[in-house]
Amino acid sequence: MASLALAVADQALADLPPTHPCGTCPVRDIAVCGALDDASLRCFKEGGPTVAYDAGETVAFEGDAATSVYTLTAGLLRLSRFLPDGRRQIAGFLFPGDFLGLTLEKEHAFTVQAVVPSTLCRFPRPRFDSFAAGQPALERRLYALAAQELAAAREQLVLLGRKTATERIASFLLMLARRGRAEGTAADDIRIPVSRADMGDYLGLRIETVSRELSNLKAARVIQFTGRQTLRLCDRDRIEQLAEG
Amino acid sequence: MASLALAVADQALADLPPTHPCGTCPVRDIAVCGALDDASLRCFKEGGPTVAYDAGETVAFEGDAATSVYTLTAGLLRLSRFLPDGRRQIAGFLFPGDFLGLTLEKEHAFTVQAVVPSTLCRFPRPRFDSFAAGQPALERRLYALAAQELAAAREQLVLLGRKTATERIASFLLMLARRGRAEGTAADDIRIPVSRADMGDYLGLRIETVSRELSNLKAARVIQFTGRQTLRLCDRDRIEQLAEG
DNA sequence: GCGCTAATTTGATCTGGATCAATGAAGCGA
DNA sequence: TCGCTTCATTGATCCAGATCAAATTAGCGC
Repeated sequence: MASLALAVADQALADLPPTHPCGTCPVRDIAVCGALDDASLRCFKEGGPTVAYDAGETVAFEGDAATSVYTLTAGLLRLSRFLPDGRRQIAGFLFPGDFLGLTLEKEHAFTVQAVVPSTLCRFPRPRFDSFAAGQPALERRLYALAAQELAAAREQLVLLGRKTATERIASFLLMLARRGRAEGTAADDIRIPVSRADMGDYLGLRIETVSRELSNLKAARVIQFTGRQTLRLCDRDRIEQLAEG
Repeated sequence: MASLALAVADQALADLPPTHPCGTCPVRDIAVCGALDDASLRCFKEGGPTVAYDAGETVAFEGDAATSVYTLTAGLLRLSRFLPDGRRQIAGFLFPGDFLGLTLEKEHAFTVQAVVPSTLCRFPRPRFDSFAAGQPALERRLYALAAQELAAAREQLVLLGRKTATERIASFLLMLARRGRAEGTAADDIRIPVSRADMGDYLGLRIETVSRELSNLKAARVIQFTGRQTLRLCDRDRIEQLAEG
């Protein structure tokens, strides 16, 4: 399906006049917009401005009215929830091409923040909804995305509910490896795009535990650091074994 | 939105001939099928048999080909994942009216089992998909369901990743109270429809911890048991406070 | 390169919930 | 009604991961 969408999108991209706002969009082929043909896209995009956030800035607070939806065109976002005493759980990360707004609720259920400098393509929600209502392909794509996110969230439930610290770290590294591979990085070279604190709050662990577990994997020669945020999986089999207990 | 759907469905229900297989469906108004009018529904339902499972029986195993989708018409299902050493995480429960098959993947990601005797309305997936492709209202409903399930799963991520045992139990009781209220039970009377073991595997706790926490709440006069599976919330404010830390 | 600040790692200790082990209470078929 | 089995509760102990407390190491502006 991905390759089909890609082919269609490439075609559309080629047809766009250079002044079309989506003509140079880096995620044109993988975002929801990929479901639209040239003419529809032009109509869709009209009036949808691009917005930018620095690392750490907040795109939306939990409880804010969800007046817009977005496609992330560059950078990295995190969805987090804070408990009254400061505990934080990160429910997920959004990568370029991901869609922000897979909900029908009126308010944001999570705080959305930029992990690194990020740019988003914004659409006012009412406009988006009425436009989508006339575009079955877009609606289907939204459903597909929601189903995919649901599957990912349920995987994470297993991790948070039943896996040990070692298993969580191993699972996370494999997830990154999978994502990296999809983007064409060398198979076992991984970039951890977030801080240890974010990693901990995503995996339900404290920062010290994350650090210790990574050190353990290094000592066991299962991974090898090539930088603070980059590492190599030396023993893929072992990691896969560790991830499932 | 719910009340609108209800009104539409009631109308459709009244119009159905008594022999229509959906004419007496107890969840006609709340299930995905509610998105369809009488004629579409007749076409949709044709050939979709009803299947029944006893308590404990498995509807589908993790890894099985997902050849059908279902609407749960009566009973209660659980979605669970098993780790190699027997640890289990329950990712969610399905109540009557819920849809089983919110995924585009070829295989079931979770094992689906009946918690109590249950009946489901089955549709072969290829047939369902091609039918849905011509029914925008149905597709929209599927998206709405997926978005709703996604929100619920993310709430559960917060619970599993960052809440204490007490907070998990309190949150769970409130969830049941909310569901009960939606179904018209007295506001603070709750029925826990699952065993302590299921409760534990849903909340990421051991069965002993579940039992102890319930005993603590009872000792603190926050809840009051009216049966092994039924209880009353004596102090709603306190419980809400406990649920969030 | 220097000095500052923030991020990470490592060490020591503590504790919430797991585990191990009975005991008590329901349901249920004969 | 009696066993028998399953489920739930309660008690004693243990341990994985949290917490508290320094060291190290990176960045980064000047």
